Amino acid sequence: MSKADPEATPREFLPHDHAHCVSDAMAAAESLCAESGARLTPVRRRVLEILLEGHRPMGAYDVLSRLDAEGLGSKPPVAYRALGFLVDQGLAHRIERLNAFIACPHPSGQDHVAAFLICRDCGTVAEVPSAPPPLPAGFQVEQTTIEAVGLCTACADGPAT
Amino acid sequence: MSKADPEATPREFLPHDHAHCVSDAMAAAESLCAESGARLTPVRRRVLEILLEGHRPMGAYDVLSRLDAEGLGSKPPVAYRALGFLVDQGLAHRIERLNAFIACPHPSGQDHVAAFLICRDCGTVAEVPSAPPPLPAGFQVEQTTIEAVGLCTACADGPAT
DNA sequence: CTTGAAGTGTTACTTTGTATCATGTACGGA
DNA sequence: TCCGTACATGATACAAAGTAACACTTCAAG
Ligand SMILES: [Zn+2]
Ligand SMILES: [Zn+2]
Ligand SMILES: [Zn+2]
Ligand SMILES: [Zn+2]
Repeated sequence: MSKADPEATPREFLPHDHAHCVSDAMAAAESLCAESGARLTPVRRRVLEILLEGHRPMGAYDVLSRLDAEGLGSKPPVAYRALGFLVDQGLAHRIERLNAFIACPHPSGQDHVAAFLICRDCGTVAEVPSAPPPLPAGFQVEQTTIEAVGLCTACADGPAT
Repeated sequence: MSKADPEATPREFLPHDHAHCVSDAMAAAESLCAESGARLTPVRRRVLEILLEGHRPMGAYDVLSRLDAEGLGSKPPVAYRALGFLVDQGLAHRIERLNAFIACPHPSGQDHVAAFLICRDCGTVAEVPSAPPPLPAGFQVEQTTIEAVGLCTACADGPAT
């Protein structure tokens, strides 16, 4: 497994073998849950798959309508609970700016600090590793949200040719 | 006017002369709007005052109920429009984690990068100056959101004695 | 004064998120 | 094996947050 280069353009903004990217993340999720004892139930697993397949942020109700179509649940709490579980386990993240959720491309079990790059044109979101920003001593940080809105390389270069 | 020391405990977490802090910010807002030609109308001015007086994040509907009580408007769009104006002018900020708004304590006209420290115990929020975090080159950042949740000094020290 | 742009009032919705209680299901100990 | 407990799901019924659209008013520039 190669370490991510924090300088490089994130994979999300480039063409890539997405099926592979989904199966890798699912495998990682399975083994993390097995290890921690967390129960990756059918609904939860399917929600994670839906997020991974979408490969973009999805609202809770978007996820829910997928679940509903598949007979896995039709009421909001079903989706919110599964998403809450995934976020708690570090398998997905909530994008505050979008009221949406996205699968973590490199779940690690730890509660890693990440920054999200949100392209306002194509809607793609990339997760990049990040350090907690320097903050005044004295405030005891427990969780940090970093979200940047802007234009990805593709959208900045060729604005709808 | 003294420059903020990025290391010091933010004013918001300490006792301070709040009336003064309100009048300063209002004066700054007035002159910024005069300068830029933006129209600080009665509703907008009052919303800014409400935010400043509250000195804590307020939901749009919290603000709205204040406006309503004063006969300045009772329908959601009134509040959202005024808040939108203030955010556009850099006189207030939206706290994504809280779906809430807070007045900027040091409005500068420019669209400054700030981090928000959110105490999960007492609900106080401090705005501290911050640099945009290091991100991969290639993504054209236009706006950055940085929000940290945790415990302020007071709440970390004396947990509800 | 006219006129157009910006601001406000209001209706009627949409979207997002939860509290609560009932029901089901896995799993370890008696 | 049977039981109890903990956790997960199902379902109802709301609460909270946000917006589209349209009519009307205000205000400043020409
Ligand atoms: Zn992929
Ligand atoms: Zn893009
Ligand atoms: Zn500010
Ligand atoms: Zn506190």
